[in-house]
Amino acid sequence: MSTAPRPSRRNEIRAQNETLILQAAEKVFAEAGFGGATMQLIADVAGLPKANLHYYFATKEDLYRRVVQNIFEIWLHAADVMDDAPGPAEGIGAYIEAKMEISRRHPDGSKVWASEVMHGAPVIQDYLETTLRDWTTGRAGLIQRWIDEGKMAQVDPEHLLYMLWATTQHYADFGHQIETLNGGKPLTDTQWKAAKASVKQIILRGIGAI
Amino acid sequence: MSTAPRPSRRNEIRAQNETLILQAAEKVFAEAGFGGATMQLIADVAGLPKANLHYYFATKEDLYRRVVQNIFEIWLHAADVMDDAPGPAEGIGAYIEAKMEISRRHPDGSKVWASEVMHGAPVIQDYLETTLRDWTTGRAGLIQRWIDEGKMAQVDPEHLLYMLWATTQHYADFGHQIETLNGGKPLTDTQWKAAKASVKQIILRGIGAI
DNA sequence: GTCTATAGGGCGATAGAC
DNA sequence: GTCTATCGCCCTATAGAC
Repeated sequence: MSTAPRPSRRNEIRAQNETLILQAAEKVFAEAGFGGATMQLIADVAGLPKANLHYYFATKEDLYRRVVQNIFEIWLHAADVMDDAPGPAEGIGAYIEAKMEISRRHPDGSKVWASEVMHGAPVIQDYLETTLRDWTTGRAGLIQRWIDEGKMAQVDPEHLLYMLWATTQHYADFGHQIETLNGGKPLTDTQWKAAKASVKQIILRGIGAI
Repeated sequence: MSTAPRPSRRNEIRAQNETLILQAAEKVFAEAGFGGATMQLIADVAGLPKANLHYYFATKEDLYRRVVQNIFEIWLHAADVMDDAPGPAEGIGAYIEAKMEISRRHPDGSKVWASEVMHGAPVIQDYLETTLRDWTTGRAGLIQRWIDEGKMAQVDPEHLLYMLWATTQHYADFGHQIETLNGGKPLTDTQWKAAKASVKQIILRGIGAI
């Protein structure tokens, strides 16, 4: 019986520290951008010595890539609610609801993604060309079927998707601006409810789904 | 008669070089973010020695602030078209048209603004609290009057403004993503026309203005 | 697996000749 | 007003003791 950690224990430590570092990194990358973020600050937020970060993630870019992938995965699965819906009112309504909730719960991830795309997607370009393109084609097809079935007005499915992304992510990416215009205070539960209702009302009405 | 430049000539040189530097800076800040941008790269893009930048703009932050102010001014004036309109169909339609055109013509400025706000507006917070807040209150009031006059559906004016900003600026800030989904090619004239039409159709219908 | 110390490189900013 | 050379700082990344 060795006193050294068995592999499973070692893996637990690794998983725990990785999660801790990833959470700190998401926050720091969101607040300072890739170039403005420093490994020292991420280490401080995570409560670890800087050298430990390089033990778990070889380079700053590796760490950054993992943060970007995380939010991407979350968004991809948010669209599952559309697939089983009987029509656009339920499907797109639920998708808006899900995306708004993610903007509320993961604003930092959304900001890191926005920053990455704005700078030309130097790190996740391959995801845009494969996973995101397939995802978009599939969901545009679903919307087109709803149009063909007369369940909503004739709109361009891709531009509708852009509008859904833009409007929902705005509450995360421009959350600071919204907070400032709200008297410097974050939106309350009631205000978030009103925001979701406004977005759903205008878009669902705009596409003739209600 | 001195051979040295007279004050007016000197001012011309200053104005020319400032414009040259500001254009280069907008491009570099948009592509790399504030932290990722370097004075050396901005100088290279402008075709000037790095030291000259510091002659015209004392610090990197001074230069950055001017770039952010530029796009802000452009956006503020884009809303003039709303004020003289007889109703929401014309007013908000024209505002969407103007904002979409700015996204097309000044995508870099839009990205720099987005980045600044995402990082908590460290440099232009005072503008958000004064100029933007007043602007927003005024336009929300105009929209509320249209609602009271029965010219459009009852929607929350502020959330409508957020949707207008989000949707139009998305075509600049996420232009790279849109281009990738468009087969790696920028939107053509025809595609931009379709984008504008889609946005106007869904929003104007969504607020009951058409 | 953890941490201190430091190497090595690039940055913003400036001095000073022209 | 322009430009070269350089200073001083802070960054990422790593070596090596524990």
